Amino acid sequence: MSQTFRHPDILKIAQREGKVTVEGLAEHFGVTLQTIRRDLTELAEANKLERVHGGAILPSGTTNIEYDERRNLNQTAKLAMARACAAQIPEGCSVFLNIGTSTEAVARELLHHRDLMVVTNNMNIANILVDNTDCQIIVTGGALRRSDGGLVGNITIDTIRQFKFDIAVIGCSAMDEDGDLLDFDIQEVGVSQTIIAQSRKCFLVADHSKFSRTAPARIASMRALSTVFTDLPLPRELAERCATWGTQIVLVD
Amino acid sequence: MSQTFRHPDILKIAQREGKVTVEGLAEHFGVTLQTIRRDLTELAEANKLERVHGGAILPSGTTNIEYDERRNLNQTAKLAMARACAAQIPEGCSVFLNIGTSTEAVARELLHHRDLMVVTNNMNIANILVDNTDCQIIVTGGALRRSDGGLVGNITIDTIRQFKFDIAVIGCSAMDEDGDLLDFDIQEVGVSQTIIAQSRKCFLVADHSKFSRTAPARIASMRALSTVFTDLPLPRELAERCATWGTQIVLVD
DNA sequence: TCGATTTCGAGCAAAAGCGAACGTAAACGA
DNA sequence: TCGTTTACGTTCGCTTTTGCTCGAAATCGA
Repeated sequence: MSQTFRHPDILKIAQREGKVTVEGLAEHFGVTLQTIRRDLTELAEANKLERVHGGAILPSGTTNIEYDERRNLNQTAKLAMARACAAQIPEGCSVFLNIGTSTEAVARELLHHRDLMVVTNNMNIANILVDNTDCQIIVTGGALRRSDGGLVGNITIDTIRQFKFDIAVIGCSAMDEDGDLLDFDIQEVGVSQTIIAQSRKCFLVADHSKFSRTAPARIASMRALSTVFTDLPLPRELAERCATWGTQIVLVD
Repeated sequence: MSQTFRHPDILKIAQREGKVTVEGLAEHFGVTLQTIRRDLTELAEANKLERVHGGAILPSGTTNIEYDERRNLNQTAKLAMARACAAQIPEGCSVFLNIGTSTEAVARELLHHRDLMVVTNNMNIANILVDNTDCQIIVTGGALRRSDGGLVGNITIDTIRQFKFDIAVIGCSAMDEDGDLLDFDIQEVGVSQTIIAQSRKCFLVADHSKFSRTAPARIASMRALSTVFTDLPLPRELAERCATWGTQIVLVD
């Protein structure tokens, strides 16, 4: 990783002006456009700047691109799963909605439910359900994770322990053939486990892409779930296990 | 996904004005109408704006009219007070920011502070400071109040008790002549008291309109404050008391 | 309701900007 | 001293952006 003496200067100018142009910087430093382009490419790779045609701007921050993409992934399936899941959430009950794009889709489908008490550790969900005035929203505390608006950490777990939910809606990063729910993020696992422990029923919303993926941390067995909402049939072995455990599978589309 | 210099600027203008016109932007940037149309289309596709004939507006929904009005009230004074307050918050410290439009203004002035740890019970502040990637954000739990994005209740207080802040920034509904801080909302009073108890220094941000108003619930004496940021001199008697207590008054504008 | 006017979006060509490949020169280390 | 590394400049296709034109759609006024 090369560090030229220009990089700090470029960042300083960007902070002051809000943006920098390739041409302007080339003149300022007395080098060619190509050299500046190389600088900007490196700074963009280090997430210090965001590259645009003709120059660069400060990182937008406002939204996380990766997360936005994830939200748009497989959108129709997510919508259908969310609708099916929301249909099984009766009005007037207490619900926990966990971090994740699938659970956010469920939140959108709950916009017209009445008399809910929704607890969530997901800032996006709180923002979505603000529009449903017939629903009490409780936000768990925690450290805000910029990548997805999630609240995580001990504070989160402590808050969740103070409740008992009728229904919890969770997502996961992957499901393995033994029927274990897996996640990429250790921090999130602790939260998910606490959620399951504090709920009478637990719904999993996860599309088929989770079947063929794996992740390092184990949340729980699917035995702990009441219902799984998904968009393609589970692998046969897994489906049989779920049948034994009494875990219902709801297939949409 | 394409990006241009104009996108962040357009969003900023839209946030300030509430709307943008194709023609106005074309003139502002010195490009043709078609180019602006393309920009607006892209921003609308990314859900940053909502397209209308002749221009674009902010995405509908989440706005609370009454609260928006309150936010716009006495805007210049708020900005100046916020700037003065932020100037007294050193980088690298831990700060609590309470509910209120004035504290939100302070949050906006903290967007370029580095290495802060910000704890807040105000969803709006969390949303604002997401853009400062050099700042850890911790959200207290609590029941979400739709009117102002505040988190209140026992959960909030319990979370706050787990911290000790270098600086707390609070607002209030009124200040009476005896030097007491008052609030309309009983729930919020408990939170404010806890905040004061858990902080080494406490800053109050309150414009002159609070002098001539009254409210039913007592938060604390101004003796508990380190500094008051305001826009007009305090009534003489109150100023004298503050001098005795060692409560500094910072007058802006 | 029906035209007149404005605004919109698609298609196309010109211009601006881009990255890759290659060459040169200075700095560096043994 | 020589080979290696690193930074920078130059050239050249390729991509993206932009402005223009034109028919369609939306809005406005009567």
